[in-house]
Amino acid sequence: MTESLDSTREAAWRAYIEASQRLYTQLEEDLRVDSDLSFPDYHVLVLLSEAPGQRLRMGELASRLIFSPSRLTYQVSSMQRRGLVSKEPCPDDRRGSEAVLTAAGLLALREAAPHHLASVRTHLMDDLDDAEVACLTRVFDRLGERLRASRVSSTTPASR
Amino acid sequence: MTESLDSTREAAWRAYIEASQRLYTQLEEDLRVDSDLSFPDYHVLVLLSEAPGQRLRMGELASRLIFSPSRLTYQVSSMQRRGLVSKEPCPDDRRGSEAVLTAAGLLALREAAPHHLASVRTHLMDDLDDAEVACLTRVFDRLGERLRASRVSSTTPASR
DNA sequence: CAGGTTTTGTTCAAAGCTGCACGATCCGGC
DNA sequence: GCCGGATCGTGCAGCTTTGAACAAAACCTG
Repeated sequence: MTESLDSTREAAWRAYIEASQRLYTQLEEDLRVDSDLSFPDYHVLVLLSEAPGQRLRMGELASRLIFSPSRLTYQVSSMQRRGLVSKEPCPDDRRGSEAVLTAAGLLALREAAPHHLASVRTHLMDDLDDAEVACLTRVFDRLGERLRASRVSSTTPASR
Repeated sequence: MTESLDSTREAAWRAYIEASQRLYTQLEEDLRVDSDLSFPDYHVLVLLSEAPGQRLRMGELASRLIFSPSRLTYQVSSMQRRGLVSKEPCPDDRRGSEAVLTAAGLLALREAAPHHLASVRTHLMDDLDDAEVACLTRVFDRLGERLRASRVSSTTPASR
């Protein structure tokens, strides 16, 4: 039976899936310990802080976060309750609304970022040499690009 | 401000976090489409199928899955309802119980595995050359090992 | 510009998950 | 043996996530 995946690739797959799970868990725990933010919270803050006007349309934000629309609605309302973001109607499309970073949100991000980045360094990056970093970048850039493309084309029934 | 993470490492981190998120989403969707199993379901089946007697103590299973105890309880009951596993009291420790793979569970795994592995291949592995596979294995093996160690030592207050 | 179609975001119910408190058992010293 | 503390798994309340259904606005086409 062609069960795919030769043994070296299977080993790679297993190592990857376990370690990435653990890494995610660890980073989220670190984040929560020293910032009262969840990983999604943090990610939203980063994206908004980098956006022009520190605001993004819900849809745009959702697709960058890889969140379902309903999940984003929930996420943003939750952050809104805590004062990290606010929501404003979109001027040029009355259906839409945009999430806007508040001063408190920016502050929370500024406080959290150093700890979070340190956490990424100590758990992951410090242990990698430059060649490994380059390899990861190459591999995951390609992967991301490919997955982004395949999802779009499956949503858009233009291909058939 | 020493915000850690030089720019090449930051790029690596961003590529990694986005692509791994997308990959996970895609694999889970594929799995659900052609097997009616979630990723956790599948993982449980794999671990049980490889265990001696196709059974594992709840705690052992939880730690391999990186699940909280209560999550595992929930997960296993759900799979039990669907007939994929059963639960038996542990012979030599009356507190414990073990999850046991059922015939239906094994069958479900046998049916799902080829599709899932194909999915892993097409989305990830087929695009990697041998050097990249070797690099991933090395990196994530080390990472997993390190994280496994750090979690144990933080649980065990022996270090201080 | 009327009609149908698409896009945008929300809502709701059901399922999943977390953290904590708990009952049961086991283990170590006395 | 017996008490105190550790370990094992479950139960529960509350939060998060999903998927489908939906209302509102925009778009498109004749």
